[in-house]
Amino acid sequence: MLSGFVYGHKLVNSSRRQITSLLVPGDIADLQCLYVPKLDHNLSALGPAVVAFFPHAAFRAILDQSPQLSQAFWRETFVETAIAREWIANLGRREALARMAHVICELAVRLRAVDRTGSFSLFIPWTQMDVADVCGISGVHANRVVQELRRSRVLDWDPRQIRILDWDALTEIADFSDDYLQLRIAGRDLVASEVA
Amino acid sequence: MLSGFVYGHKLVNSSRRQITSLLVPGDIADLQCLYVPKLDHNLSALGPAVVAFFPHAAFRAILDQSPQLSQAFWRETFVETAIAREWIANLGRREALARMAHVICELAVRLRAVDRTGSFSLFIPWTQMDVADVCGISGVHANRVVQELRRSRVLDWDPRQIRILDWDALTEIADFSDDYLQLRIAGRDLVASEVA
DNA sequence: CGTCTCCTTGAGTTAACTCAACGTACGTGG
DNA sequence: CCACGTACGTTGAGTTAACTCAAGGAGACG
Repeated sequence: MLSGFVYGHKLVNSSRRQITSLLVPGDIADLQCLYVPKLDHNLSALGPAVVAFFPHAAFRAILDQSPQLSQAFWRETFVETAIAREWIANLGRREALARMAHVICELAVRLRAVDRTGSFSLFIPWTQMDVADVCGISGVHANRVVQELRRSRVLDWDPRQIRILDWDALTEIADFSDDYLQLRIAGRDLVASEVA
Repeated sequence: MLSGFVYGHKLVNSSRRQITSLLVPGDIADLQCLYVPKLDHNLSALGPAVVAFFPHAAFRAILDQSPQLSQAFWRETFVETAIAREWIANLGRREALARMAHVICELAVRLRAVDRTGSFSLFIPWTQMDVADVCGISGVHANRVVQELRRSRVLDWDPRQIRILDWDALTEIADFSDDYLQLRIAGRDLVASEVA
């Protein structure tokens, strides 16, 4: 992923959509297709996105010859799994408001880790229906939750731009901790300076 | 994992538990700890379990020298992630009855793939509270769902033993397909014969 | 015999859902 | 330029799935 946003999703009962992952610039989409034959989810872009493709054969050849590279990509898979686990906890044990707040927190931190801007604004070309399918709630309810977040002055939510007004309150609502994102590498902390 | 059951779980709001993964014999627990410093979830056993431990240094050395082995274990991680994705869809877009049925289906298929017995009985030393924390529902509601499954003659659920009486009905309720488990390797189908 | 854990049941409450309608912005073709 | 369709956001009203609280029953065990 070079720019833009991609999401993974599944259809349940051949009608209800659940978004299972969000990819931000810097992420690697669908590594598993190198070694696992069957696709188990669909990938789509949220608005315009720039994506680089790698030929599988060449990629496999490189990985076979470099344990270091394999390890690096394997690590990428571990982070993906850790995020999935957090989403499971999010969907299973938080109510809608906390759930949505948690998604925003995660995206903010992941984007800050890439941008290094320290900004509290997110430009994501998603609709409230997309957000609903991330959070496992209905579109109507997603709208009400967005309004609740606006009303409590935690954030602004113009159609496509989210401006976080009160990071502490947001993480409080979301019960958010960025531990699972594994952003601290080799003793250095990739995000603390921006978040602080 | 040699025998028994282990589950991964997270605490949300430092009180509510969500189980994020179930490990059956043959699975490999916590591969990520080889390369990722921070633990993001807890592992506990459901009743007695026999687990083999590997020294990290030796393991890493082996993986560095064998791309084939690395690949095999990496593949294990992919399956783990695919299962996590399915759980996300399960928690986000199915109601409690379907959710629990889906968990049963998954466990049945995974255990059949290991046992090769083709049996429709599962002996799992979990309480209804554990099941509730897998499904993201309350203990009381889990009990009512279990009773509903019993009443509709889809399965028997003695405290620790589940006997599936009507596999087709169960998969129908659960909207279950085993595709995501990636059990078909190199053209051979590991489970179809048992399921059929 | 008491205690503990687990299962079960009832009653009242709440979060989230569905259905339906309406406003607004945007693009497109007449 | 205007009429129209479409996609998205918003709101209200009624419904339902799931929750919490509370209590009681069954079995295991020291």
